[in-house]
Amino acid sequence: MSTIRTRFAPSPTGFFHIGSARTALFNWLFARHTGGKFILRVEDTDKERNNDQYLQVIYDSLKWLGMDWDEGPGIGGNYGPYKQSERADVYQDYLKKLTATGRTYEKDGAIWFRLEGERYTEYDSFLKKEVEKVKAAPVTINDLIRGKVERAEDRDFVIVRNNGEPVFHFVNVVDDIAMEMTHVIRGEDHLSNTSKHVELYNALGAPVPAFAHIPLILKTDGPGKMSKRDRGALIEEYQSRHFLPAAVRNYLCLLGWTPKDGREVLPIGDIIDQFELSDVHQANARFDEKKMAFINQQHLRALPLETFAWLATPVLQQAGLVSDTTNENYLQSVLALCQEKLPGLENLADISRYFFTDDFPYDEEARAKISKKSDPAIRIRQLIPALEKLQKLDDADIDAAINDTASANGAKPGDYFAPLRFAISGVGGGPHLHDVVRVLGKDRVIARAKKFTGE
RNA sequence: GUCCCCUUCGUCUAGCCCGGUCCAGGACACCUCGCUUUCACUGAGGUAACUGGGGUUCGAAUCCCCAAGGGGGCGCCA
Repeated sequence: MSTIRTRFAPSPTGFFHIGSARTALFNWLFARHTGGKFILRVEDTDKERNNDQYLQVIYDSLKWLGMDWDEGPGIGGNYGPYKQSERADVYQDYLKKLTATGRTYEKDGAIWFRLEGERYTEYDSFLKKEVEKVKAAPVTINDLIRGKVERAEDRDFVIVRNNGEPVFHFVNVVDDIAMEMTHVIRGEDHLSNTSKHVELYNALGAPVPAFAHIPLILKTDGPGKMSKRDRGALIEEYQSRHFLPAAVRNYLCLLGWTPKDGREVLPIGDIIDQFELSDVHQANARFDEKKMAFINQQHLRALPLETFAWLATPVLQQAGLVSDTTNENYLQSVLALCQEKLPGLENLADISRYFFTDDFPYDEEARAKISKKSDPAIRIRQLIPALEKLQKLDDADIDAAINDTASANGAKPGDYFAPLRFAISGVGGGPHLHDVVRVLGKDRVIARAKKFTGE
């Protein structure tokens, strides 16, 4: 059995769309699952958009998402070159082959592919003009996801523009033949065009690869597929928001495919093990940012602390909360507290600010909520003497301080928790209060408590 | 317009191939309650779907047909 060869063939546009990412991902997963090859081929025939910066976006995004290619730019391989802009001679060769079959002709300076079948002229309501049509025999596409799809082309089509540039349908097929692709895995938006491609394979006498048309990713709300303008559509957005690439990749897998073992959050190795093209869904999926964020949080929490710290530290540095002079042990204890409850790294700075500066804001909504029960300033004033007596700062120690103060003032322990948290952190929520007190340290807690009461 | 693809909770989906175990399961989101010793959290619970209509069958989410709805293609874009 010959090796499975799949490819991802993006064109450099300057951004990396989430739909492209998932197409690449499914190709990559299939190759890795089957022990085949994953090839990167750049479709940079559009000269205007062909520059290195745009190419770099593709490479960076693929690498960020952990998709390595076995052949392609920067790697090489036996089927190069891997940029269409460098393959003009290949297209010429194949054009000659095709011309030799008598299936091409020139019209208006362009080269057209001729379908076989009875010809007639008809008004086309889409093109809004009279066009020559052909009663061609339908071709059957054996799609690994959709089964047999039958479709007939009904018009000859251009394969080389009048400026000499070959068009997508032609170069795509030629490259897939020349690079001996066994599986073409791409978005469903290409399904209708596949009949053109099969016509070309047949005319060139080349074996038709297996096709797999994956469902599209639709906008969160509103009609149509995700476009680059939609929120969440671009991979660079997740990079800049400090999403974990493993989480983005994990979520993307869930759009149109479900792991057999029922888990939603799982390591990539397990996904590779379970991935089968035949299990890919047929229906389009709608993008859900909240679910993505959830998956991200799950991955974040599963990280070993050292890894989390390694990722989180630059985020805090960027926010100006941490510098080279920050105490390393202190930073580690703060991060240990934050990790377990952090929604995402993008929230880290906001959530942990009070650990790094005394100049933190007070959340007035939280203040209002706490004040409904009792005046927090009064509670804190009552609590300060007990805080000053703290010794070990362990749970029992802190509980004792609160319990004693409560009974001395005819209140419940619960009356002190929220005020204390608010006084020392300015917010209504966060890590376990005992841990916050312990990490901040007795001196800082007392100083903030006093400041809070206005002393 | 035409051709192709699709159709289970708001969303992602399980189940569908091999009809009965499904008055349809899970997850996200949402809502409620509890922990009245907090919580970005945790625990418990809840609302919520087989697009519609025909057929086949003792029996259909599951098979067939039609309709409707959604998506995509139809370019000398990719």
